[in-house]
Formats: sequence, C-alpha cells, structure tokens
Amino acid sequence: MDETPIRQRDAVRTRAELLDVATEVFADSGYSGARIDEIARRTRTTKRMIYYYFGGKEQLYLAVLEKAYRGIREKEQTLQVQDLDPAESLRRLAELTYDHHLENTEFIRLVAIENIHRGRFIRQIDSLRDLGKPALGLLEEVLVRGREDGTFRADVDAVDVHLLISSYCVFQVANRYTFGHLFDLDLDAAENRDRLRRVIGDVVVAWLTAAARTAE
Amino acid sequence: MDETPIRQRDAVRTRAELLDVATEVFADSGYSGARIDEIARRTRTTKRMIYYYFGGKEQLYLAVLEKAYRGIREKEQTLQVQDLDPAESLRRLAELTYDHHLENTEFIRLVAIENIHRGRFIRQIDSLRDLGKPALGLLEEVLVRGREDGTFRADVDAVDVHLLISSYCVFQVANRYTFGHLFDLDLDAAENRDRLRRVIGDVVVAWLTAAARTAE
Amino acid sequence: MDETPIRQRDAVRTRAELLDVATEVFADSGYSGARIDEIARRTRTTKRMIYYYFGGKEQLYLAVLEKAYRGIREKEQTLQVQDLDPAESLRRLAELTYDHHLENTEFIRLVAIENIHRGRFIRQIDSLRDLGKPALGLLEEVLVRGREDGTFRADVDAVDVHLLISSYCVFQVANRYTFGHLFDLDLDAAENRDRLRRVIGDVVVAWLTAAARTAE
Amino acid sequence: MDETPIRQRDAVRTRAELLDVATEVFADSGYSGARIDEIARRTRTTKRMIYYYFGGKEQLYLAVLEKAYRGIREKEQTLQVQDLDPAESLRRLAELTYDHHLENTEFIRLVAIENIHRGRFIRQIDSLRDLGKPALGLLEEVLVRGREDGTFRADVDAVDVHLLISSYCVFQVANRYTFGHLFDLDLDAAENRDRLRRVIGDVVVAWLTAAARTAE
DNA sequence: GATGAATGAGTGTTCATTCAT
DNA sequence: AATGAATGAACACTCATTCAT
Repeated sequence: MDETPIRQRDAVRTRAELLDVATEVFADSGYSGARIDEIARRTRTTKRMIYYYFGGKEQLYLAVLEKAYRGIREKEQTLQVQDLDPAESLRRLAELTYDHHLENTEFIRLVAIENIHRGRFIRQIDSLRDLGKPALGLLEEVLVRGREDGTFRADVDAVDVHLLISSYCVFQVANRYTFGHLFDLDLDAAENRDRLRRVIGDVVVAWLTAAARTAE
Repeated sequence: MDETPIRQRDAVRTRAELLDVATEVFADSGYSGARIDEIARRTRTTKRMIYYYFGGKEQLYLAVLEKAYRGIREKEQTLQVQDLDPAESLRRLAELTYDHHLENTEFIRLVAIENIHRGRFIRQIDSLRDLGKPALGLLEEVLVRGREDGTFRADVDAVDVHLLISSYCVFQVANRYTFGHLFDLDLDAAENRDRLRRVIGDVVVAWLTAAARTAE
Repeated sequence: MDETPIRQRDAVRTRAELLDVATEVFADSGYSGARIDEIARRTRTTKRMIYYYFGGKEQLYLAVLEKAYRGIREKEQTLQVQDLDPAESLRRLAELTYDHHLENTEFIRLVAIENIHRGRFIRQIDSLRDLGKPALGLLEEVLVRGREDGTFRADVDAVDVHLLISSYCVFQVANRYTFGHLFDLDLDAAENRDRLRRVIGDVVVAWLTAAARTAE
Repeated sequence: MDETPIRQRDAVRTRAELLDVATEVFADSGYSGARIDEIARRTRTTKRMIYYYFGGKEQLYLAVLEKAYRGIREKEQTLQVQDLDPAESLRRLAELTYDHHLENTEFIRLVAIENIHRGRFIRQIDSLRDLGKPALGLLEEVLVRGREDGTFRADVDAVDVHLLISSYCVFQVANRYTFGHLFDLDLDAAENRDRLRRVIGDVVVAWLTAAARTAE
C-alpha cells in the first residue's frame, strides 16, 4: 500500500518528530523561551534539519500552532450528545468540554502563549480563521432543541454559551498555577475535578433554564 | 515637610519609573522575550540601574509581579455592594469584576505569563501566598446574606463562584486574540461589552438562585 | 593520503591556534585577568569560536592546563642519563631539569596560577592525576644504582629528591621578579645561569653522597 | 599616652581593618580576581572608604604588599642561632625558615601573585628594594664562622644558600596544590612536615660541608 | 571628613541563523 | 536530500570608579 520510498518516509518521520518535540518545547517555554537547540537535542536529528524542513523558528512555531488547532478540532467533532434531552445535552457538552480541556493542557498552553503575542502568529494562518465556528454547530443544535421545547431561554447566543464554557475550562488549565498559589486550591487535583466539572454543568443549565422559567 | 534629600527622592522616583516601564515590557513580551536593554532605553536612566536597584532581570520581574498583585488587590478592596439585595449584589460584584479585568489588561497578561512559567516566580513571593483569600470575603458575605433570606442555594462555595467569575473575566482579556480570530468576535469592542458584562451577571445569579427555586 | 576534508582540517587548526593563544594569555594574565576578547583578537577567528570549540572560559583554561602538563611530561621522557655513573647521572638530571624549567617559563607560570586557585581546576582533570609519578621513574632508577654501588645514602626517597630539584628550578622562574627586586639578582640573566645550574647539581650530589660517606 | 582624637583613632582602625581584609582577599583571589566589593563587604565600612583612604584598587594592593613584606622581615629578625656550631646553626636556620614559611602562607601567596604580574607592583615600592639583603646578614655570619673553622666550603655565596632554602620552603606552600595532585603527597600534612623539614636541613649541611671534606 | 547614589566600559555568554559542500 | 562548521548580533550581567553633597 505505502509505496513511499524509504528516504521520503524517513523525511516524513523526521518532520513529524521535529513537530512533536517542538510542540512540547514551545508549550513548555513559550515562543521566546523555546530554544532551537533544545528542540534539536530532543530529536534524533540535528538543528540544521529544522531550517531544512521548516525554514526557521517562526515557521516551525506556525506549523506547531496549526497542527495543534487542527488536532483539537478533530477531537471535538467526535462529541455525541444527540440522544439526551436539551438540558442534559447541554450539561453533557459542558462536562465533556471540561474533560477535553484537562486532557489537552499542551494545547491550552499554546493558546495562552499565542495570546501573549497578541495573536501575531495565528493571524498568519488563514486556514485557522473561523475554524471555531463549526465547533458551535453542535451547541447551536442543542440550544435550538431547548428553545423549541421551552426549556431554554431564547435570548442567549451559542457563541456566548461557548464563551462561558470555554472561559471556565481554559482557566482551569491556563491559570492553574497562580490560582492555586493564591487560593491554595489545586485545580488539577483528582479530588477536586468531579466537583469542578459538575459546577460548569450546573451553571450553564441554570443559566439557560433560568429566564425560560422566569418567562413562564 | 518632606525632608528627604533630593538624591534619595530621585532614587525613589528612578526605582518607580523602572518598575513601571518593566511592568509594561514584561506584560508585552513575556519574561524571556523582555529585554533589559529595552526597559532601560524607555527610562531616563541606564540599564546599570536595574542591577543597582533590583539585582537582575529575575528580581525585577519578581518586583513587577508583586506590585501588580498588590495593586490589583487594593483596588478590589474598594468594591461596594452592601446596600443591595443578595442577587443584585452578586450581579453587581460580577459586573464590577468584569470591568475591573477589562481595565487591567496588563495585570491579566502578567498572570498569563506567570502561568506559562508554571508559577515558578510567584511561588518565590511569600507575601503573595493566600493573597487571594481576603478577596473572597466580600463574596462570602453576599452568599451568606443570600442563603439566609433563601434566595441562594446553600451548596455553592465562595471560591467556586469566584472561580467562575474570574474564568469568564480573565478569558475576555487573556484569550481575546485567539478567540477573536476563530470566532470573528472582538471581545474588546465597545459594542460587545454591555452584553458580555450582562452575561456574567445573569449567569451567576441564575446559578445561585436555580437550586433555591428548585428546592421550593 | 590525508583525506580529511579541508573544513575539518581548518577546524583542527583553528582549535589548536585558539589553544596556543589562550596558553599565552592565561600564562600572562592569570585566569581572572585573562580576557576572552583578547584571546580571540589575537586569533584569526572570533571569540564565538571559543564557545564553539571549548564551551567557555573555564573549559578553555582546562584544555590549556591539560595540554601544558602533557607537553611537559612528554619532553621529560626524552631525558637520557643511563650511561653515566650514579653521581654524574644525578647531577645531569638536576641540571637538565634546571634547563628544562628555564625553557618552559610559560608552563611554570601556569602552574603558579593554578596554585593561586588552590588547584581548583587541575583537580577536575582526572587524566592528570598521578601524572607526575612516571616522571619519578628515571630518578628512582638512578637512586637505586647509587645505593647499590654504595655511592648514595639509602634513606632518601625519589619524591624528596624530586621535590628539592623542582623547588629550586621552579623558584628560578616563578619567583624571579620578587627575588630579583629584593636581592638585586637577575635569576634569568645569562651570566648567572651556569653558576645557578651548577649549584643544584652540587647540592643533590652532596646530599645523596653525604650520609653514605658518613656511614663509612 | 594616646592622645589621638577618637575620630582619628577610628580612621586609623578603619584603615588597618581595610588593609587586613584586603590582604586576605588579594592573597585568596589574586589581583584581578580580588573584588573591591568583597573587601568592603567583609569590613565594617563601605567600599567608598577604600577610595577615600587608599585611592583605588592598585594603591590598596600596593599597601597590602608593602605591609606584608615589612611584617615578614620583622619576624625574620628575631631568629636566633648564634650559640650553635656552624653546621647546627645552618641546619637550624634552614629549619626555622621552613617553619616560618609554613606559618606565613598568606605572604607566600602574595609573593606568587606578584610574580604572576612580573613584579609590576613591587617595582613601584622603592622602600622594598634590597629589603632582602639584611636578611642575608645572619646567614652570612654563619657561613663565615663555618669557613673559618674549616667546616664549610668557601665557594658558596650566602645568596645562593638563601636561594636554595627559599626555593624549597616557598615551594612547599606555593606549589602545594599541583604537587599534591600530581604526586599524591600532601605537603601541608602534619605527618610529612618533620621529614620535609629535616630534608632541607640535611641538604644545606651536606652541601656546605661536602666540598670542604672533599678538599681535605 | 564622610557617604549614598550613580555609572561607562567592558565581560563572559547565548541566540537563531547561514555557509559551503 | 542532507549536514558539520561557522558566525554576527545581541544578551544579561559585573567591574572599578566618580558624582554630588
């Protein structure tokens, strides 16, 4: 099946390895803090190859960023909540998002790094523009079902719900160190996770159902 | 009245100026990305003074971090919500926090940077340990009032409410660039602010009042 | 014959040149006083190369130290005194050592520098541990021959003889400036050398033969 | 008796303290390696005072050097060997010199440092020129007595004997680290001192008496 | 006489990158 | 396609010293 010549297959593998290691290093140290030398050292190749395959530090970072975003969106596509009632679907969606974020700390860190740089790099990756929107589709679907059966208030946008859920879940990962230090609470500890996951479910359901009930 | 010698007054001013400029530069470029030379250049003094007053890049960053946290907590102390009923107090608190964060983007950025470094620096500043806890006092007070008059559910902790509000408000600032790029929504735009502020108020009130009503 | 690529041959030459110049500069100015910039300036390359080839100032100094010691020991191996009677062999050995030291002032200076640093650097060079011992072999041989034919006293160790000779010869070079200033005697002047060389020969022969005669 | 005003007495004490600490630091680290800041830190005053009292690093070092040499010569004046026969006097002188050097390692180190700098500093201190010569007086006296009673050979100069003894004794201190490393012999260890002291006594007596006996 | 504040010039080191085959 | 050698520019930091009262 795979008729790619050995040399080329190696090239592909080398490229992939560089990308993986670079992802780790950038996520770990930030863009300025990451060292080309360290990336190379953690690889079976030399740093010369980074220039050969990617052209430079910035292009390598761009490749890391694009791959990370694509990977995360692909995983999101697999969420399944259709067979539940609207409120339960919403709660489920929030809690799956919560788990999803805790499992992808590397990605969340890359996003934080990118924001430190005011989105200077992501703005260069056109293919990522509006990449988020499809992710709203599933949420929108749930909201429509909830509005139709009168469970959910009608004045809340899918993007606002997404913003709320994302904020909460991203914060757990992105701000875990300062929050932990100041409030003496380990957001990453297993014993807190169930409660923290339930909170975001409770919150979104309460929010979406609140006004609806009020309107009764 | 002020008999401090001129030279010493200058010293205080020079130190303060260095700290202010360093705050800007670190918030702008991160720890690794910040340049001692740039900080000095933007000042009336030379980079030699950074070593004279602070000892080095790391100590300067630590001073920046401590000052930023102290400043933010002092501002928080001035919030006033006592004369409102529990739900309105809570909404008010959330919305004031929202404004507060949007006005202190530099601080939020420093916090993000610190988290990229896994809290390595903040951990060295003992005076900041548990600095957050007093900030919970006001919120706790509101929750107690709400529980007492039956408005609020009793099973929600102040720290969890604070986590929810902080997440939402921090995200607005910290993730504004990537979120804006992916969802084509400018979280910083004036035309969105009122709605976004109202959301967090609605959310916390809905959440805290939801179970109470349910319990009826 | 030599199929080493030009680039690599250059590399070897560049490294060697750096080492030679560094030897001069360290011997001249001591470890702290030596300047990386000056070493580079006296070379066809840049100071960047010092870091490329050696890693830093300390490693360069270590390389200088090791090379200097190895060079000196290699030269010592070439001494020939077998065909003389014990007393003449000993005198010859002392006088050759004398000449040897006067010809290697750079090495003696490096040794003095290293002692100022309490042997902190040489202790890191395992390959130099016990490097001196082989140097004792030749001397030991002469002493044995002298003891066997009754010329030499039997209660003197080779290492003690070596210590005496070394002391005298090293002092000529290492303390030449202060001794010259205080006693108005130029230890380096050609007109003094013959007498000073004869002294150490006389001394060791007198010492080793003294007790033997006494024992008669 | 001492009517010096308090302020001036303090000045004298401060100067003396600076000199003592500077002696330690220079002897420890060499001229380039010594730090003005460290000297000040180990003092009850500030580094500004070094400039006030001495003018700069070089002048401080010169003061240290002069004081060290004067101190050492004063101690040497106290040696007493008159009441022994020539050979025993000579042996005694060599062994006292040996002890003297082992007790003044700081001075020996300063001398080594000065030689590293090719006597550049000591040459500026005219008062030290020929300071050594008086030290030869005692030795000269012994040699004369020995020649007169036929014990000592007549063709050996006091300065040559002094050179031999000095070489041996200085080496014990100045080269103790490298010699120890290469020959695995601790020149500073108590268990070696008696033997090493006896060696220099044996050597000079053997040397001075050898030719005399030969001449018989 | 005494001193806290300030500093210019350099010091060892590191960075991402390109040269030359 | 692949690579070992080389590098300019910048980097954080330190030194002995002087300013200004």
